[in-house]
This record gives sequence, C-alpha cells and structure tokens, in this order.
Amino acid sequence: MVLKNRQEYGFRGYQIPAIPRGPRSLRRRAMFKKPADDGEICAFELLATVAGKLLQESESSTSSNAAELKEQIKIHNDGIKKEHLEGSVIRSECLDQGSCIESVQVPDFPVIDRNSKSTVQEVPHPESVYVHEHAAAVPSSEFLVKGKCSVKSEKHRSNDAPGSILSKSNGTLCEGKLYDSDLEKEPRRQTEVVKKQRGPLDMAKASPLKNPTEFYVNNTNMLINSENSVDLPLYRAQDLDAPFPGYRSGVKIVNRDDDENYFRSNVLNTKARAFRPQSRMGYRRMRKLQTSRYLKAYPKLKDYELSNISRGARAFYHKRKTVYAQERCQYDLQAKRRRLFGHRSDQEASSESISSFRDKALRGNKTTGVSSSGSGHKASVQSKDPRVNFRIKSFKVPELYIEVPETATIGSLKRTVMDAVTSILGGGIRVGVVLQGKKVKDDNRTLQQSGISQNEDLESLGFTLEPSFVEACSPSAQKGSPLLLPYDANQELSRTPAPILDSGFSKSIDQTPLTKLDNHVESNHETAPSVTDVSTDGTATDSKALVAIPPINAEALAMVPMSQKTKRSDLSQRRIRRPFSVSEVEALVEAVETLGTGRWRDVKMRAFDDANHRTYVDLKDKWKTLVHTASIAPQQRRGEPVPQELLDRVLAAHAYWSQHQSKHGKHPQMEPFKLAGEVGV
DNA sequence: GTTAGGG
DNA sequence: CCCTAAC
Repeated sequence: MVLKNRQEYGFRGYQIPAIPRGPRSLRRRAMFKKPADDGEICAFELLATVAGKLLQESESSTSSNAAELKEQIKIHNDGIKKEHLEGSVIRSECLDQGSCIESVQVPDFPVIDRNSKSTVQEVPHPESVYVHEHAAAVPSSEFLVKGKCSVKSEKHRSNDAPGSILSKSNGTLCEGKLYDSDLEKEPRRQTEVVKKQRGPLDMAKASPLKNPTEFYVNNTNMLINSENSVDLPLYRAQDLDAPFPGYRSGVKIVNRDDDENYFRSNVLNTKARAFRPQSRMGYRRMRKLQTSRYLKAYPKLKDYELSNISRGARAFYHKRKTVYAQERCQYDLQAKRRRLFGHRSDQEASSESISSFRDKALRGNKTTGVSSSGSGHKASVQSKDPRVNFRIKSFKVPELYIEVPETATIGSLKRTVMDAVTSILGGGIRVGVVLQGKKVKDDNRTLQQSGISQNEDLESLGFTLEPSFVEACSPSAQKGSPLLLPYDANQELSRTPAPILDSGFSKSIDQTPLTKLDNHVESNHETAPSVTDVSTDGTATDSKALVAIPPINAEALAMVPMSQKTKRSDLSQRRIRRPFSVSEVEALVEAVETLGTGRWRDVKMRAFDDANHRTYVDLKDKWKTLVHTASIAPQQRRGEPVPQELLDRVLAAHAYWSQHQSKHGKHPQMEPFKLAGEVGV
C-alpha cells in the first residue's frame, strides 16, 4: 500500500462514531470503519481511526487502561505498525516496511449527534468512500456514480449492501458502496456519496494491446438513469466507447425512501401494490423493454439473452389467465437441499456458458503471450494486473411461476413473461457473483483474491441477478401460497398449451402443487425459445403492462454458469489462504503475551483491528498452529519460517497462560507475564 | 456474538 | 481455514 496523499481524498479528519462502546459486532465495526477493504486503506485514515479510538477510549476510561493504549502494535493490511499517541498526534512507525514514520494530526472529530431528530445526515467525508482500485485494471478516467442511497434496515445489508451498485466506468469495475455507521440506531440516515475523480488513465495506455480486456462483468452492470429507469445494457467490451444508446457517464442513482414519487403506478395495478413487499429500497420502474431495444440495436448481444426460463408446459389452472410470481428463499432451500443430497449440484444446465468462452480466452492469451500455463496456481501473483475475461451468456430466472390458460397465445405468453420479468427487475436488481457454487459476498475482495484470475478455472464462475430487497422472504411466501393476480383476460386464444415457466433451478424444492413440474431438465439454451423471444422479439415491445407481479424478493433472480463439477455449496466461498507473515505473528504473540489465550476478541481488537481479513477465530487458529509449530522440530515446519525467538515466546506465553487463566478478573493482567518473560517455560 | 476445539 | 457446539 502506498501512503496516499490525504488531500487526494479530501481528508478532513476521520469520523468517529459517538458509539459509547462501539458496535458489538466486529464485523460491523469493520464495516463502519473501513468502507474500503484490504490494501486500500489510506494510512492517514488508518491512523486517524486509531487515533480516534485511542482518544475515545482514553477519554472514557480514567483507569490505567489509557496508558496501555498509548502505544500499540497493530497489523494493518499493508504491514505492521507501531503507533504512539503523543498528545494529539499519532505517530506511526512501520516496523516491517523500512523506517517510514508518519504522523497524523488528529483534529477535533466531528461527531454525529446521535440524539438528533433528523433522520437524514450527511456523511461528513463522503470522499472516504471510494472505488476499488484493484478490482480491475482501473483504467478509469472518471467515476460516474453519484449515489444517494438510504438504508433503513440492517437486513438490507446482509449480503451485498443495498446501496451497493455497480457502475460502469470505461471498462472498470467500479463499485459504490454506501455504508451506514449504525443502522440500528440510526436506521434512516441518508448518505450521499460522490466519487471523486481520480487520476485520469487512458484506457489504451492502461491496458495495452497485449492483453485486451473484455471485461464482461461490466455488462451486467445496472445503470440507472436519472429517470429512475433500470437499464440493462448488454454490450460487449468492444462497444465500450459507445456502449449503447442513452449511455451517459454521469450516472446518477437515486434510491429514496419516499420512492412513491418514483414509482409509476401504471405498472402495477392496485392489487399488486397490496402485495408489494415493504421494500426499503424503493422501487424503480424498469424502462420497459429496454433490453430488447438494445438487443436489437446491437445484434452482438444475443449472447445475453434471458434464457432457460422455459420449462415443460403445463397448465394447472386454466380458466383465467393468471400469473404467479412466487418468491422463495432459495438460499436456505438450496442449502438445505444440498446438504440433504450431499452437495449434489443442482445447476445441471448451467455449465458451458463460460467454459467455451474461457477456451477462447485462453487461446487468446496464448496469442498475446500471456501465459496460462499449468494449473494456474501462483500465476496470479506474478503478473501485475492480469486481466480476466468474462462472458455472460445467459441469465436464468428461477422461481418465476407463470400460469396462463392453454388457450393463450404465444404472444400473450411472451408479454406475460416479459411483464413478470419486468416487474421483478423493476424492483431493482443487483448483480451477484458466484464462484464455485458459492456466492462471493465480499465485495471488497479483488478478483485475484477471490481466485478469479485469468489463469484460474472460470468454469465455476457465474453471475446472478438478484432483487435488491432480499430480506422480505416472508414465510407466507414460502408457504407456497402464490400471489395470484387477476390478469387482464382480454387476450387472444390459441391451441398452444401455455407453459409454466420455471428455470428448473430449484424445481424439486418445496414444490407446491402449482409448481409441480416436469422432470426433464432443459438440456441447452436452445430449448428455451419462448423467453428468449420475449427479450428479443420485437412484438413484445408493443405490449403494455398487462400484469402486475409483486417483485420477487427471493435470493436470486437468475443464475448462470456453474460447473457441474461444483461441489461446494454456494453459501459462501472459502476464503483465500493468507499465510501469516512474521510481522503478524509477532503482533499476535505480543498481544497474546499481554492478553492471554482466552480473549481472542480482545487480541483481534488490540493488534489486528484493522486487518479485516483476520478474524479472532483466525487468530485463535493461528495461535494454535503456532503452538504446534513451536513444538515440533524445525525440519517439520512448513511455510515461511518463523523466527525461533518468536516461537520461544509462543511457547512461553502458552505455558504461562495455561496456568494463569487469562480471564482472571476484569483487569487484563499482562504485567506478570511480561515481567516473567521466557523464564516461565 | 465469542470461545473452544475438532475437521 | 471451516464448522459448530457450547456458552
């Protein structure tokens, strides 16, 4: 990491929350304190954070604890630092990166008045929210997002922050994330984030021809224009210069609480509104059929058809034309199912989309001289900024139940499906990333860290479209009482049986009579013509909104390529391995020496508070392995060798704290051991 | 949410 | 590093 010029971020002092004891959750603390993630923290920000904490704690405690906090060794993402608090100046000394010393003047911290009646507060330093730099090549010349987002409920943040948006910026994967400091206490704060313009980088220069990037991830980005329409521009990277009609660089995203103004009631009829979940995110009306418009305008885009929705045709309740949009918590259901069936993947039909492209990509790499050799391990480390090619071939839309009479026409069916999809998307969607069957929830992780590199096997990479409102997974909805909406029965009839549409993605899960489906699985994308047509067929563009469907609030709207070979469940991806450095070990040892072995949360806060990727469980585990390592012969040790001196301290501390329970009282009795030193072995 | 311990 | 029982 670089010590960045704090001016660049408009640093005016770090916001210290007026939280008496701080959020209990370390994760939430981290969330608040670190809008950015590993390796992205600016030194001044870190230091100021520490300073704030120190001041805060020294203020609140008149005890001897304050003295302890005057100096600390802390692990940061960029290394280990020793930090002193000298008056109002934080002096930070890098212990393992040369001898750089940085001092930060700690200003008077602006403190949010928590008692304020106002429900809207500006984040004092919006610039502190910034776009990841290494999520992509960062050829970005500008950041487009001016986001306004209100977050009302903690649940909204459960996975991806609801304010999380993806915006396209000249081929850069940008992500704007809005964090709220304490949603429980200030549930209605409204934040505004303005991304600052960063150093302009010519894309051509930034990504020379040697490895031209087609950053297809961007293609899934949801661009929301000022009319609160959700466009789903589907374009190739080649079109980045002129992505699509109507593309504007100054994307503005508005997501207001009082979104009624933005809600066009002509979309949903009154009945639908009654079913409308109480989405905090508000509603945006997707500009109808924009997708198909773009598809028409850009024939290349056919790869991105909505497909695989069609299922076996069966009409259960025929007389009236009815549309069901049934919402589920697929997350749980699938997880449960996978457990039951031993991780048997149920993404049968979703494999080839990326793989074929990957072959191409690999071939392309060869031509460009970029090695994709071997099994890909370690290759990601060598190159500086390797590019990854993504291709999104199709989206699946699971859990979409539509019923029409047998006598309905194909055209009406198309419109029905289109409206259903439109209604779903109208609630706002976001993009999820699935890797090896697991959702990658950590938005701050880089592609490389997540194992998405050009040399990795991308067969198991997929993308999902998810409704923005995930939390409203009501039990009633799960119970399978489908939301039944009267349909404008003024339709032509035909002899064609109308299919019930379903992705088959979760066809065997929690089937209600309505959702009883044929057993066959669609084997390829070609067998799903009807929905494909909806998104491409021009006839559909003429239709008005015929049905209203409450937006689905299930976990995933769509699912794309996941390898058949995927074994892991999609609950979460396994974190990447991050071996402890010697510096980290040293900090850990130091902390354990003083705190003992039973207070890993404290250890975490003391020495690793700013290393987000180290949980207290990690520290505990590391200590466990350290003890083990110290107990075995040096020849048997693996990995980066830990200095014997440290291992000795490990053993000493372990021996000491084995006898002296660390939770002896309130007072962290650190002195005894420190004085005892290694004698206690 | 933390801790402790097995996997 | 994951999982989870136990608290």
